[in-house]
Amino acid sequence: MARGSTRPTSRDVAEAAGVSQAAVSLVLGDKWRGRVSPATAERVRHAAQELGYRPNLAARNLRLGRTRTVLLVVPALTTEFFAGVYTGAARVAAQHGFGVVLYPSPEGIGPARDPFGSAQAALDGVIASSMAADALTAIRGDQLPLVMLDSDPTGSQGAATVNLDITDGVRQVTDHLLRLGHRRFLHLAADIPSWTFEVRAHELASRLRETPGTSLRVTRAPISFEDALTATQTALTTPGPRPTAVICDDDKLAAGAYKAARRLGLRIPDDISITGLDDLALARALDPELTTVRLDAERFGEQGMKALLAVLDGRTPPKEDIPVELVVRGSTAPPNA
Amino acid sequence: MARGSTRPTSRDVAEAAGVSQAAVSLVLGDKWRGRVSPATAERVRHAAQELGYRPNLAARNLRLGRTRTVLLVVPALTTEFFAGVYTGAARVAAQHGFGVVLYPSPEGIGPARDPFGSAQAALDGVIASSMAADALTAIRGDQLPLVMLDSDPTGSQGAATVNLDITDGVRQVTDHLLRLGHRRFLHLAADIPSWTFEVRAHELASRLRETPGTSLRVTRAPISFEDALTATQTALTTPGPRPTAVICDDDKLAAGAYKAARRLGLRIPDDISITGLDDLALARALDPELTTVRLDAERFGEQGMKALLAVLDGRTPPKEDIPVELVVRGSTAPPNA
DNA sequence: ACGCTCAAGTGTTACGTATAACTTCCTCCT
DNA sequence: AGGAGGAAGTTATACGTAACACTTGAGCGT
Repeated sequence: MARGSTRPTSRDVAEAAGVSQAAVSLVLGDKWRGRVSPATAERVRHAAQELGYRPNLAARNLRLGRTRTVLLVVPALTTEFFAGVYTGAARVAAQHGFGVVLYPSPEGIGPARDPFGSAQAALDGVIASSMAADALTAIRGDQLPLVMLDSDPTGSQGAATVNLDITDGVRQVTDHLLRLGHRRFLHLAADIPSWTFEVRAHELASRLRETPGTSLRVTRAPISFEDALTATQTALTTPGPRPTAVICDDDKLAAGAYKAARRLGLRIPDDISITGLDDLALARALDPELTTVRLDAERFGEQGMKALLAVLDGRTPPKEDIPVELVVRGSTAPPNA
Repeated sequence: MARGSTRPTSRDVAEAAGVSQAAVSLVLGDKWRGRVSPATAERVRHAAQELGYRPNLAARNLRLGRTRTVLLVVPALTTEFFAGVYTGAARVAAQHGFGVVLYPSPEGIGPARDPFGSAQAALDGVIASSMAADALTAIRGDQLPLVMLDSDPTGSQGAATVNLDITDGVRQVTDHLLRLGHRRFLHLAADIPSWTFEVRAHELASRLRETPGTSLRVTRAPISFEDALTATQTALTTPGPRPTAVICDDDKLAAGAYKAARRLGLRIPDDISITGLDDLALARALDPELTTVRLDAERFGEQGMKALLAVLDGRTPPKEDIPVELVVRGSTAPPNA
């Protein structure tokens, strides 16, 4: 090694290849056609290979004024859902020469604080999921292009939004249970201030209001087995006719509802039907397997990244909700007389 | 994007405050004591606030030759385990002014490819989990300080390693089942080439070899419910005396084993005991709750980051395995006659 | 033989920051 | 009175890269 300890720079490569630094930049930047002879280009590439040259990203980013890196802000990674979102986003990003940096919001779903202190990388844009207004304004303060996932399209202050068609998912679940004959429902709602959960509550309530002879109880719990268990147990033992179906805001809550039902001696689905939302792997680990709504997390991430790329290009991002699919399994059946 | 007004630089702040750019750098870098008057410092801070100044990370990184950012390479984020590792690592990092960037290896546990193309951020170091040799050498080729998680301490080519005391965990599980009276075991092993799983197989086998009158069957499956189910079903219906206990390499596999047992009409734990390893939330969602080994993911991440900080400081990283804890729940009981 | 074009490069600069080295003014000690 | 020394700054520079503007020489048509 000529330089010894420090990392080789493009100048070192230039010296080794007997050309100027500018030539190295042209060749390695793949903009050399018609500017450098093929033989010289090959010599440069060989020298770079030989020295183990890797461009200094900090210098490149400074020179270009962009990083080709975007931030994906997600709630705490306690389920595989956001892993799928990342996978989809990263795939699309890679096709366009972008990288994706993950920032799991420390406080779970809800307000996120200072994603930039934590991810020191300079960023070209942000994809943010289920975040509250304060984090949104913190990000907007930086003038960064922003795409919001599963957020109120009318309340995002002009930021592009990409949403799953949760409304349709709730409709499908509700219709499925109504068709089976259920009339008395319990909604086990996630106790988290986020638009995506408000949509669930709103759609379910209005759907049942339209259907005569139905009743709806609502209970709230943070997304954890224990909290879901106690909330469900309390709600099911409240005086009055017991609900025959529990509609849960997500699969994890549904797992808690399973335990509550078992503790009360209720059989699933004979005595009580339970539905989830997400279609996590967990849904098939439960016994009986959970009827739920499949969300295409990867496609969600893909659309989010595509929308951000559109914003970065000055184009108008496509605006269409991502379809979801009801998956009927063993946890739902007609109510027994 | 119409980036009409460019972001303010330290020079803009200097102009607004009526000082030189150097003074701004001193004040905002908190190195102004004895170099700038308190009144001027306040004026600079106010101007920065007013303009919404944020330092250009690319420029700072170039100037300083370091980024205070490290990469955490994890397998696909399909369980909350590595979320905990990240949380622990990020907490320690933040205390030292570092940020952590997450890189979920696209191919799951096993060889990872080119973490640097994806995370364009320039990096000061890497914490890598359960990776194969080729990715390791790719990283080492960049001469980056490296800490390996749960990897062979003797085979990491001098990289620091931080490990969970998996050997002790397996020993505790085995002893627990032996004490209950079990003698015929099935090991449901993860079909993934990783040191952490080799350790499990080795310790279990040698432990039982030491104990007369015991027998061990081994079956392998990728970490998914379906694969675990079919593998377990096959193994339990093989001719010969049926095992009375299934020791699984992790909780997810255990969930598959539950389904296999149920499909064969076996009751848990009366007809067959099952154990896991991880203590995921899933363990308490299963019915009956799973006896498993609790791994302290956050502490794991903390130790990993501490080790990396030690390497970056030129110190020798502490070398101690992180203790694990057997959690006995309802899935294990004495074998019935 | 002349100017023209084109291939194949090179010289130079700027991106925004942190800091070493320098300057200027003022106070205080002897 | 005459520096010594400190407070309060400023000036200048380098980090490594990409790209614009320029140079040089050869080929070529007329």
